Amino acid sequence: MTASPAVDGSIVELCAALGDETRWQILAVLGSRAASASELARQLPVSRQAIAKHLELLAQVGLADRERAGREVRYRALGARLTELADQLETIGRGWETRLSRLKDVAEQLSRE
Amino acid sequence: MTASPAVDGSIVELCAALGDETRWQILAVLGSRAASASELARQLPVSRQAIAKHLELLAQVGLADRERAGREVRYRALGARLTELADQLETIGRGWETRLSRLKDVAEQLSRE
DNA sequence: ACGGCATGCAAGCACTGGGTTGCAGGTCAG
DNA sequence: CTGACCTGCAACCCAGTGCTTGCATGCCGT
Repeated sequence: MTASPAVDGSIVELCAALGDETRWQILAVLGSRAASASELARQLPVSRQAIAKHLELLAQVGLADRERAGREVRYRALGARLTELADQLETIGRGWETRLSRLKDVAEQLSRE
Repeated sequence: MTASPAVDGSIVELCAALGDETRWQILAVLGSRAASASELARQLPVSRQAIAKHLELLAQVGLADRERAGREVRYRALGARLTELADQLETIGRGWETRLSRLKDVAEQLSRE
């Protein structure tokens, strides 16, 4: 059991990484096929360097992984990391709901007596 | 082909909202009990106004809801919105995995023949 | 009515982060 | 070797935003 890290710092970082439009565009591409920074730069409306920074960040938080192929570096989106995050968020969300419903129960009890 | 909303703009906003440490601290409190901005300001190391802005944002993206109680406004964390997001992320994550594994299958097929 | 506490509205400030351009260094094909 | 292409590093710009302080306003209890 997760002791109760409640809000592991990595969740924040991960969410922050996913809180950018451009990065989602990149991930949308990397989700269907691996691609290099230059390759992505051709399809997206931002410079290669900007994309390189995004890829660096995505790799750091585990949403993508790099792989050298000679002179180029290809990236792929990692679904595992995303589903992992999804699990954590769902757990937390359910936690909020149960606690609140419990409060509601208490309120009902009080008003019933 | 974009039939799948894939990346609904709200996902980005939601993730961006969750990409801030302070907002998680706020949500951590609101997940267990409703509280007002002033109340939160006493427990957290930031000013009331800063918290008020965060609450405003959280309410906008649906992660919290406001409720007037006379002179004060109390907020609660909404788990529903979070689990909803979790579902979407999991779906997307699985999508990436299946596509990539399919590519791997193709690669195996090719190398086998 | 009045003092205290809560919210709301600004104005302002410093920092972060997404973006760009420019240049140097590798690597592959001809 | 040479040219074309890709990557990596660095400096820089600029808008967004997280926080603050200050003041005006509004509700509650005594």
